[in-house]
Amino acid sequence: MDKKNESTHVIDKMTVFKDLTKNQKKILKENSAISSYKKNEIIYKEGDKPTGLIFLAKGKVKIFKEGVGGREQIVRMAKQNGFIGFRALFAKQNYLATAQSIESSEICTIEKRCLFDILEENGKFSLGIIEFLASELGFSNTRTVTLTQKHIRGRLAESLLFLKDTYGFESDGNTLKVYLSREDLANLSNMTTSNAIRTLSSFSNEEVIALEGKKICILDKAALERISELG
Amino acid sequence: MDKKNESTHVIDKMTVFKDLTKNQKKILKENSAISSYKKNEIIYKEGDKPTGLIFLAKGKVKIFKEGVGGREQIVRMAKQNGFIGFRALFAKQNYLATAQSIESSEICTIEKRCLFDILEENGKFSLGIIEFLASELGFSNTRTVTLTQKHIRGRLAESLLFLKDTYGFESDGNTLKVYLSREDLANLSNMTTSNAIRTLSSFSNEEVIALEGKKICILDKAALERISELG
DNA sequence: ACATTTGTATGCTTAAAAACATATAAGTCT
DNA sequence: AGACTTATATGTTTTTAAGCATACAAATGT
Repeated sequence: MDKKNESTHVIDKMTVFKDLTKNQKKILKENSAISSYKKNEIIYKEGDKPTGLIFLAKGKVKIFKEGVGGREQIVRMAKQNGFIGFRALFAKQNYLATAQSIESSEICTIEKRCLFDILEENGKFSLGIIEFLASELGFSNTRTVTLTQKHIRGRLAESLLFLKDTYGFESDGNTLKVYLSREDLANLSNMTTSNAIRTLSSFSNEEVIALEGKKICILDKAALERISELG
Repeated sequence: MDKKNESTHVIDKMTVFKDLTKNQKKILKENSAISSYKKNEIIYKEGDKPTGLIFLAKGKVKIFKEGVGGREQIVRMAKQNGFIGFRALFAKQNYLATAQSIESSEICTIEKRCLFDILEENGKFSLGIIEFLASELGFSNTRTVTLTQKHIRGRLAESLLFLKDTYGFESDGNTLKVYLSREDLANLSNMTTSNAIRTLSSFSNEEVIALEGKKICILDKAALERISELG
């Protein structure tokens, strides 16, 4: 029930909420709660029941599923001002994946019941959610194909480009603004940690990227795109 | 603009449309067109622009994406009374996949504009679509993990169980009510045709299934589930 | 009815990636 | 600071599945 200065509330800044009336926004704000997570904390777990729509006010979060033998597959990466946990909520199911912060994060949870009430009464808002879900589904289908069909180099190159598109660069213009462990990078790209490390090294030797600890600089974007395309 | 006897129209029989008013249903019916496809005909292609929501009144359809080197990956299988082409329509994008009938089929296309109008004015209907899309997204995410992590036998076993869940059995109680080529079965399960044939033979030797041309009988469902689970 | 194409089946070879084994570097914790 | 854990790096072996070749059966066209 956090009710800070209204004009700076996160709900006022988001384009998804643009079709809401003043009153509807007010209701959402009154029924939302803010909480903080340190790096590597679990926000929700596979099997949990959603309590509301979670809005990532600050930080970065990975969403992953446990697969064969506990092997993780990252299915989504959330960034500041993005949603997490919406799928289970809208499908009226329990979570099918786990959300974990990869850096210190702040989330805002909008209470379920009042969100659904507003969805039902505001058609434009619902249509926005429909469009968003359909886009996510397209992304997921495309990803299924690339993760199953591309070879290791192609998958890793694609992941690096994906991270660039999602989080962008630091102010130097070529360092990825996200710091993943080699293991997370592997879990994103459907490969073992060894192969992620090895393939990163290759890219580094080929001067397509530069490595410095967890920092990854993209030196030759065109080359990465070529590698991603060719399987 | 097909307008047959209203009480038997497909829109009256579908549960997704249950929250529509009489008048809304009437509008949809007046703005829908029916067409027929023979086996193996393309209904829409990757890149095409959606003209409406397509409803499969009769038949079976596969939806696939072209991957690396033209290799197909089937991302969905539609059955009688299911929708196809909804994703691109709702995302306001062009199709990301191709839909092709696998037996003679009849489709009913609901004109785009009037569907969106009704979605905007009927909140309950929109919520139904939201729930449907979110479920599909869960299915897609789960499938990504199994297709990338399970081994060939596990993937094929899962596909056979999926086909059983989707299309059910013939009246004998164990013959799958869908007849796919070995190639389609491979494209559904992310493997080469050779490996699909080989693995089907193994299952047949192990008396988990029985084969007779394109007919597949599931003899030991528990065994298939075990194979699907163990990777 | 015949030729031609397409689909199914199986064996063999090769390539890709996982699994395993260490080694070293970097963090974390008293 | 030193012990201990975790992350990164790289070499070697083994497994898995793709690729290729060939044979045969079934469907299709003329």
